[in-house]
Amino acid sequence: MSERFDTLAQHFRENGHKLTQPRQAILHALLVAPKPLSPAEIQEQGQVFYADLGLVTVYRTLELMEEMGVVRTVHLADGCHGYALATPGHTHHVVCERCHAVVEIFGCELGEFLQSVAERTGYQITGHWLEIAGICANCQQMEK
Amino acid sequence: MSERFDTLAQHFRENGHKLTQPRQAILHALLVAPKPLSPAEIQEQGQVFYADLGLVTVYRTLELMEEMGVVRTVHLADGCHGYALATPGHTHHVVCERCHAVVEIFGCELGEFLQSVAERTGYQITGHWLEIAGICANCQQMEK
DNA sequence: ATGAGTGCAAACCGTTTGCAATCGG
DNA sequence: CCGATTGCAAACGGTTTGCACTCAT
Repeated sequence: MSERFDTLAQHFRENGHKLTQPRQAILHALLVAPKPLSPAEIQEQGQVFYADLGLVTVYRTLELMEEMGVVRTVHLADGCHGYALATPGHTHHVVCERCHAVVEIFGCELGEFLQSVAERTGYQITGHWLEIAGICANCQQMEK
Repeated sequence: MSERFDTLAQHFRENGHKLTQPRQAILHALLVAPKPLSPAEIQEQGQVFYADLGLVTVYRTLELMEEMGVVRTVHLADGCHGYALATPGHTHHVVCERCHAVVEIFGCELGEFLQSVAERTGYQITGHWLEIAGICANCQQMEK
């Protein structure tokens, strides 16, 4: 087993969780994955290591791992649900964590950064998508 | 009706779509919304303008509007489904549009930009979240 | 007049929950 | 041993589809 695996396994034990076969399978699946996986994909891949792995267990384990900071959620292009009128041109959003008020940021200072990303990764960049979380002026007042 | 509304209405007609009462209600709802709305919220708000507005119509109209580029989808913190192992530190992703391969970008050159956003908006910035779409080197080859 | 657009009901699919059986420390 | 963990089946909530009726042009 990889060194990475052992570190993750220890994480479980430190937090007082048992390292069962289903959980090991899920860890393995995520370790060898070249991309973010959906729960269903994790089950599928995980069954290579533990044939009886159930989808429910995948959900519960992911929840656990998220709490422990072992997995991160990656937002994919589909399945996210909020709609706002499009504004001409390229904009970004700042969303208030408290009241969900949204401010649009016009102008995008990311060009240079993206250029360097393209060079570093060999990817041809086709788009990007930034969202900023914060607390709006109003809600900052409230907290006092 | 606002000038903005008329522009949007015209968009419908130009694309050969009828501007029905339900659709008008949906436009109104989005126009007055201070934040991105879920389909259910759009229905709720839209019923202020057209009481019989059905949820199914909201879905179908949103799909239509998305094709026309009239609405943008905003990704909210919940409801997005992909998991990857967490990497220590702050990273961003570049996701390939074709094969969904993911490259992580270490280091984040957004500090300065976020600073200026904070000043411009009065928000206290608590986090941000950037995803970059592109075509990976492999898939660029494939296309030839 | 007539096809685009609508609402309803039902199908669908991913996620969550209740529960009895099982496993790991 | 004993509670944490599991899989199953059923419930659940959001989204999509089939269909007959209605409306905008």
